[in-house]
Amino acid sequence: MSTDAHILIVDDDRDIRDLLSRFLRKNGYRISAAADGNEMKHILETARIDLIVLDRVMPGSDGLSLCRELRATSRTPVILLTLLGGDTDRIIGLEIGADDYLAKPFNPHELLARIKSVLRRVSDLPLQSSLQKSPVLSFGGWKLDRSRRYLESPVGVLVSLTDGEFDLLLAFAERPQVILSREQLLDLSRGRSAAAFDRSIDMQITRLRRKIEADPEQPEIIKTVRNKGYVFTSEVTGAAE
Amino acid sequence: MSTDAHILIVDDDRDIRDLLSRFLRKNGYRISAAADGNEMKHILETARIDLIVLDRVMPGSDGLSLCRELRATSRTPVILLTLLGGDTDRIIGLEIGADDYLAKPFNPHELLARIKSVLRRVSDLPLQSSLQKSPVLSFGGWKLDRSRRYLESPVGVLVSLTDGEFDLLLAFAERPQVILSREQLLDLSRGRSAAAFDRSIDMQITRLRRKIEADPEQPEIIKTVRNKGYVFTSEVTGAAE
DNA sequence: AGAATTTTGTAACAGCACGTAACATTGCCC
DNA sequence: GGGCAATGTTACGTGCTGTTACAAAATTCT
Repeated sequence: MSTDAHILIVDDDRDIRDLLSRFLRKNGYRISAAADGNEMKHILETARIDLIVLDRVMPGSDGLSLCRELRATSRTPVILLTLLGGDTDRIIGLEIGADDYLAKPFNPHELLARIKSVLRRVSDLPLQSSLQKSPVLSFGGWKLDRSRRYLESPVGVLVSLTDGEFDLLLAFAERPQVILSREQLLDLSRGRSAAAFDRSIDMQITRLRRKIEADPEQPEIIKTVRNKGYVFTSEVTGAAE
Repeated sequence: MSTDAHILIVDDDRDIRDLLSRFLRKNGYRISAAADGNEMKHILETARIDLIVLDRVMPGSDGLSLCRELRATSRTPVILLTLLGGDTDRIIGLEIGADDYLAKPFNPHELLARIKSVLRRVSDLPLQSSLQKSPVLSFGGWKLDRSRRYLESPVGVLVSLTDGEFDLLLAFAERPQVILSREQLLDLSRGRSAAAFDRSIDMQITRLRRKIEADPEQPEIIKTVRNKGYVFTSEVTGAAE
């Protein structure tokens, strides 16, 4: 799990450091904190850090420059915290190479979500390697053509999938037997992270099941795993034919 | 890299000119500066400028008119600096044809981000180098003659394209398999940047598809990528025959 | 077991992106 | 100036996606 990752918080404000440290520790992360660029560098030299949460404004060294420096030397992911929520800042942040960006004041849960998302993006999800390059994936008679982006049913009829349905199905078919959370699916199929009460994946699953399951009420291919997400249970081969 | 681009700063305030010059030089750009419209024109005639940072208010010649003039003669991108941050200004700025817009006072880093963004939009577009000089581009039987500006169909009929259609098709054919946003296409084919609710590219695509797609409702050559833009999906060769 | 709570399925609706017809505008030629 | 061709704008239809609300199912609590 991504829990167990080591996060470094860099902020000159002691209260924020403490608050975030406690909050993130409670959520299963190992935490270090630094008050400025020097401390940060010191910690980076002595510990293996998986992600850095960096305040943009700090007396002495500015978060942006630190971030730029970091980017030059390592590829440890960075989430930048900044005061104003202007678009401009976002642009700058991402320009500089931050992996994500959060405007203060923010909800700690939001930070948590971003952290998860960034770590997930970085560490990447298992992908059955034999399926990596084959242009056509087959499962239970179905054929999913990656390059042409269509799905052929067992009896040879082309089933029209919307882009979103196709992307979701592909995310599954590339990772058979792996339980994928809604968050992971959102990330894989839409490239975004979940908002609160986000049910979009549920809906997309429903729609997909209507097209590929013999009985959408008793799904055989994409099964629900309560409290976890969904699994693609068919065996998948990269066979061309 | 876009670093190494040559930027012209036009502002009547010496301090600002110097500040920006130093700052941008430090970030790897070649800089020229002008105090008014005349100096600007002089420099434009003697050097190859990649981007202009233009102050809106200047004694003598107003930045807006200068910008409008510029647009009439060249497609060098312009970032406009203005005092008030009103929406109105933004709209005016972009209508006039500025590529971006920044309200004073601004953070130099912000300007840097905009500059990078504009330059990227304009020049960083991948262009399949082998196609760069060949006078005739071939794809799926079609032949696009760059120098004579005509298109020949697979059966050898000349298809008459308007200038705009030709420019758009060329922008695509030089970058096969690359997803191009409407903004990029506008820039590549018309040399201007998008206004709000700009659908002109959509229309031009529709018109182009009518001329080159077998079935304009099921386009095979120029495909739509939802939320992103369009892609030219045919393979392109620079071969003459 | 039955009640309360959580989680999932899904209908209904809202919003946006895209295609495109029809109209407006622009620039050009006679 | 009037007519024309090219291009841009507006308006509307369509399809896809996400949100909300509620029903159904699974789980936990008593």
